[in-house]
Amino acid sequence: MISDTQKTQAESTAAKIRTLILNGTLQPGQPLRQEALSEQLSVSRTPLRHALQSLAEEGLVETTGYKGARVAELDRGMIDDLFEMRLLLEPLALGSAFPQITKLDLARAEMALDAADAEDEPSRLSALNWDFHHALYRPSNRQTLLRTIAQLNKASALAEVIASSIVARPEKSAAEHRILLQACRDGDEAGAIAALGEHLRLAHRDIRTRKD
Amino acid sequence: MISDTQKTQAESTAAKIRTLILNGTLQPGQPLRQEALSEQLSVSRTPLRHALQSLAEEGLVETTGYKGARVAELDRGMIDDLFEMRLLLEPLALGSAFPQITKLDLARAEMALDAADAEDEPSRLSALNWDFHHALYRPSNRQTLLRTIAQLNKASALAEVIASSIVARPEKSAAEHRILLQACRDGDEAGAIAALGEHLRLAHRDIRTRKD
DNA sequence: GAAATCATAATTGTATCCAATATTGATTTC
DNA sequence: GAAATCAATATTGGATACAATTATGATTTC
Repeated sequence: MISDTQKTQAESTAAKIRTLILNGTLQPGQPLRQEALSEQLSVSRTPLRHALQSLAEEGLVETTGYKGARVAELDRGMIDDLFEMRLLLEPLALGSAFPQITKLDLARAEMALDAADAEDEPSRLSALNWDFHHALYRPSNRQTLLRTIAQLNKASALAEVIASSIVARPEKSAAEHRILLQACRDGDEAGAIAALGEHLRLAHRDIRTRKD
Repeated sequence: MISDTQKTQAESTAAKIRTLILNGTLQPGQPLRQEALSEQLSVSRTPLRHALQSLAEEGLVETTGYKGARVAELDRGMIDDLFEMRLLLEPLALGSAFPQITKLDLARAEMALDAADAEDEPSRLSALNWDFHHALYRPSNRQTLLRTIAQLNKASALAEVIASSIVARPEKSAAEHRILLQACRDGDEAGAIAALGEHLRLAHRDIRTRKD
């Protein structure tokens, strides 16, 4: 095998469970019984447990010793925290990346946006959303910063999915993304950072509104 | 049992390994063979694997599928990222907490400082260091923010431990902590936040200098 | 009838065994 | 002699069996 990180069953089942959560098949607060899930996903309990641990440290699942795991319930405070942190960290990443963004990066970002326009499965939309942001941050080459930002994005993915059920929210999000992308194309760093901040603030506001 | 989170072997072995890493028994880059470690810590490989996964998502261990885990090597970029993030997030936490900090919180913080003065085992010093910071941030009641800050602190713990071998660094750190604590006592929010920022900047500079 | 107690079942965590992958070292081939 | 090939070993990931813990429900006690 050539790849330097062989994909393991634990990882792929984590991905599957993430999809089930984001698509609403597994609802917030719902208990995740290991035997039932392992049967449903046709894996043993061993990789399943590793998957649950991953999701727990991702924030999508809450687990307590000997009592089991359940889908995380996101409250107002969690959403506020996630978006306030993203609002501090993501502009930093974009700024660091900006001088090194290539046409290829921009192409990748645009590809994600185009795909997102045609997609409506929540989990895939969520992945494409991250692809877009990631394409713009990655040229910063700041791995540790990106790791934290990735975590925050995964954790807020559930909130964003719920938000996407808000009327016209996906369209607004797409428009904000296009503005950000155009600013990057124009070499307008300040404009890009401002657009990113605006995008995060608007998303936060809509999600917060929805949850009262 | 009354406690709502029964401690599991995976967690306690994770703590043990963390100590071994922070105390330098396990050096950065060193491979962590499961069988050897499980034998040394007298647990089976099952909880050991969970512990390694935890440490990996904490950032103290790097793991690659089927190839095994090794103690993380921290490069310059990682340290810069960790401290820049902390410099953005921790003042936010302190500011949110400030109006709600009680005398009890201050007492807890001081207790950690006093204990740290008499301690010289790296892993315990690291824990006390976190206790101090955590005591001041916790009244914010912003769990998600605190979780991320905790992660960043755990990840930079290794760097700080190495830094503590710098001559006079622990004394400087203690002094900076005292200034911060005093500002909190005086109800001087701006001063406290400034002191915290200064503390993080100085720690970052010393660590960076040490690593060239 | 409500609370406490205890046995039973359901569920998670751990140990052990097996399979899949990677690493090593000898052998071959040019 | 160096690179490629392949067998043998070491090491990790996964499946199953067992132990520890928690949840459930009947029984008792007041």
